[in-house]
Amino acid sequence: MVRAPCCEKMGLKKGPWTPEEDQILISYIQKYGHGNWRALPKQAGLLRCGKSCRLRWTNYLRPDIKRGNFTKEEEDTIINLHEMLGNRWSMIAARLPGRTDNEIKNVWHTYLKKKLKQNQLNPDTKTQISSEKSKCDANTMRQSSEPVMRIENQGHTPVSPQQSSSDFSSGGADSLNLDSSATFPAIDDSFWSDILSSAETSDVLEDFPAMELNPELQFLFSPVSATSDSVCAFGLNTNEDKDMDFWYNLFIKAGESLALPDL
DNA sequence: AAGTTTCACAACCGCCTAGGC
DNA sequence: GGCCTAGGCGGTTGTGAAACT
Repeated sequence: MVRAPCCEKMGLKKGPWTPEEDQILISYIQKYGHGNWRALPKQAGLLRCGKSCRLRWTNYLRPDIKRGNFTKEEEDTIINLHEMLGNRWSMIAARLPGRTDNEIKNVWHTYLKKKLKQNQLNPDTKTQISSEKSKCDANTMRQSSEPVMRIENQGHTPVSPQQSSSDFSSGGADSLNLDSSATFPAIDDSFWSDILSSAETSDVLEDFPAMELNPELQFLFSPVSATSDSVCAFGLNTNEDKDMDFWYNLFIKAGESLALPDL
């Protein structure tokens, strides 16, 4: 890929935005929208690159951005989601209306990480996090209005012929919401044996003739929820397309016979 | 009061992916 | 299928403010 010349070489400005520049950008977007970020600065009369304009707008100027300190609830939500999702700031931000991924990333690195560390060193102060964490427990999720079941593709690669990749990547945890009354089976030996025996009677193996039905591969398909004993969230620990396709289809087939919640 | 260190956060950088051609 | 671009993402840096010595 050919990298675009940097801003400085193009005679474009870098560094902090001035109030005047902000005003120009806001006015332009309010009037014309932001269909093409690359063309925007030229049309708006800004000596900035499109990327800089986009970041300034999405991280700072957007009207729906919530300014000010994070509430206790927001902090706890970030901690819980980070435990489940890792450094996927955009996915975390998607569940915190008005907060940007950049803001969440900053607050994590400057404050929450330390807070969490302190709590781990001092168990007496851990109660709040533990109690918040329990909100993500499988049993709670079963009754929650926002169940968190999802199939997560850590390799950001399409995993299913039936379902487009955008269903996984763009919506994140929100993309596969289920009926809140859905129930989830426990992940234990019988769960895996049921999955595998179900696969033997399905056509999944015909679609993936090169794939061995090896129970040891179940590590590729593991729970990433706050608790590890229930199928309320999955992570697929592989970047191999064939692995992901295989396990996705296997799960779908098994889901049919095991009456798992619809995906 | 002055110098130094730490903190917070805006902004940038480089990589990746989707989509158009 | 390959090339290219735009946009998105996470990691990192730069800088001003606050705290500390």
